[in-house]
Amino acid sequence: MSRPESQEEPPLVDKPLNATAASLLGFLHDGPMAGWDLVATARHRIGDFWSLTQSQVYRELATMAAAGLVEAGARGQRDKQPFRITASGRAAFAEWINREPGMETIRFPLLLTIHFGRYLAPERLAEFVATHRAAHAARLEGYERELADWRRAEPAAEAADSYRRATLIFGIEYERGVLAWFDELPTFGAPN
Amino acid sequence: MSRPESQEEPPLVDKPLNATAASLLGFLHDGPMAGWDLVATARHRIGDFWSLTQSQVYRELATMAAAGLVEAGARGQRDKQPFRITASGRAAFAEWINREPGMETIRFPLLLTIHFGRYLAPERLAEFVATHRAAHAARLEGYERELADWRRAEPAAEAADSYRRATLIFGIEYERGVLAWFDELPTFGAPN
DNA sequence: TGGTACATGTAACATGTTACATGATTAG
DNA sequence: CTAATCATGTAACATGTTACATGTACCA
Repeated sequence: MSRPESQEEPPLVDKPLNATAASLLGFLHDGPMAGWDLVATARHRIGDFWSLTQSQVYRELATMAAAGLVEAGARGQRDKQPFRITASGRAAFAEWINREPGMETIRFPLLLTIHFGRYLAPERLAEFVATHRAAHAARLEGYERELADWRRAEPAAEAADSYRRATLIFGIEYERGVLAWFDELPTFGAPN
Repeated sequence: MSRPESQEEPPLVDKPLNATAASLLGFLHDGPMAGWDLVATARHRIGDFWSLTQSQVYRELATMAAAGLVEAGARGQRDKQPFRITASGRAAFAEWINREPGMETIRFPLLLTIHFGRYLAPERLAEFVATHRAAHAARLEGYERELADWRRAEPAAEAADSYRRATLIFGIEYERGVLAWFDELPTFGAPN
């Protein structure tokens, strides 16, 4: 039984977008942008629940340009190179956003430290916990301020962009949950 | 104090452990275990806030064995190969757990989908939201049942292992926060 | 005797991180 | 003029994912 041998390279089979690339395409719906600006935009708009690095952005842009999902425009000031989304870029994005999103992944080093807390001096653990609690309290404050500012500055826009608002409120509820947890924590290593 | 056995590899520049490797060492404090069992243990004990794959575990074990942090024992049933933590493994673990843990990273695909929700049919988005809400409700239930079971079965152990309990309660508070958020979500795409 | 769970491992690739190299432009 | 910031990009490596290949033991 001979199997037909395909000696041809699979020619850039349109394998599904990853979420990072898809997000860049999402931002490019609003008009051409350069890598630098995409980094800033992404950090600001989705950075709280989808981290990315500058390096990744340039890599994804290069890959997407090779796949024809974006097109580079003429370089401008400071060699800035704008990318424009193409028709097939829009199609790929549409395909991506229609797919069921996967479950979130959380990687929480402090919880590992606590899990193995019996191997750590209680005071040191308490120190870590205090630092992290403060960081989370600060984040919550930041989110709440953002929401308040938004309401004050653009009472119309707030109702309008319910999508963005929803992600901000996620941040708020998340941080509240985390703080509730901090406040329930026992004093580790203490007799009880 | 006796020094560890002489024939050690010249240490491949002890660069700090990653959290996954450190966790494996953490589990090995309780006695030798094989890769298979480490996967199961890790999934069960830290899997909710620190994901890892079977493949990674074998890779980390091989790396750590080469670095002298663990030692393979004789193969047993079904070729099972137990690993034992060495003195320098304990030292590396101790060094790791004394380092300030980094902030958590969250990658939440559903939030991306919502952020770009204006490019998606409202019914489809509603579908995604409903699916995810159900998954989170189920998780919360699971955690709460776990806590209850634990209390019922081992009322002493529950107070004793405050470390493990703390991570379970994190899961509960997290899921409560997420559910609170789901319940605040507007109906996207609806006139308001 | 065959299917299933156990157990180890590799290959290939995708994604993420850190560090650096290079140049353009602006501000003081 | 000089430092800071803007902007692009690469190199090297670390980590994470998926798929597969191999073999062992149990149990129906």
